[in-house]
Amino acid sequence: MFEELDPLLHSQLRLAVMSILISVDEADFVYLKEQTGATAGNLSVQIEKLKEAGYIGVNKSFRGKMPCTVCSITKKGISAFEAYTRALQGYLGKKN
Amino acid sequence: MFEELDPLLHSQLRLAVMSILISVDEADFVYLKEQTGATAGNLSVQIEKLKEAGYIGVNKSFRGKMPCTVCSITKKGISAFEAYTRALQGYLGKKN
DNA sequence: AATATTTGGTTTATAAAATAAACTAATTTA
DNA sequence: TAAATTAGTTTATTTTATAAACCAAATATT
Repeated sequence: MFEELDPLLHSQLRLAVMSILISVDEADFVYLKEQTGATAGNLSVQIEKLKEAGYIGVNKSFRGKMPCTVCSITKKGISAFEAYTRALQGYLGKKN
Repeated sequence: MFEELDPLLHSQLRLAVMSILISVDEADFVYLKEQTGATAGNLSVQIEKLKEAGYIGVNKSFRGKMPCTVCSITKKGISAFEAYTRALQGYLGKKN
């Protein structure tokens, strides 16, 4: 009845990041930080976890001379996100 | 854009408990344990937290001679649950 | 009748998470 | 040239979730 909620996605910040990345081709670190309101340290850690899970790809390069981290969601990430939202319905849809 | 998700509800087990209690007049400990698949210890702790937050009422009595803990959602709990589900939409509904 | 098991929990300990604080290294700006 | 900003990472701290250990009463077993 209550499906297991993927703990990697059941986290406010990681979910916000995935939510952005699913609607956009790619997004850089600064943009993600602005949109989520997270601190850089927290964001850095959570991006790393999503990357480790294979849910996002991370490309670190330089824009001019400043470092630039660009993230994009993977197929695996899309599936996971969709599964998560489906599973969540089981927790929210009781009332009707 | 990304509303804060009430940390008391953004927890798999507590959310499951609230999900049950919002659809039912009351539920006892054993029923909640069966439905959620939680261990007694975990459930006990999370019920206590929901009670402390004023999201549920907890009535401890005896059925015959065995202890019996009955839980029911409060108005505050209903509001919080509804606010939480609304906030979550902001995280899920991006794709379209 | 004594012992083991089950029921309905609570308390305590542990492992995992989220988060912020401190730091780095390069770059502007004053 | 010193101070502040940018774009991060690493490390430390606080919270959390969760399970393990425990307790008291009831029921079943030998």
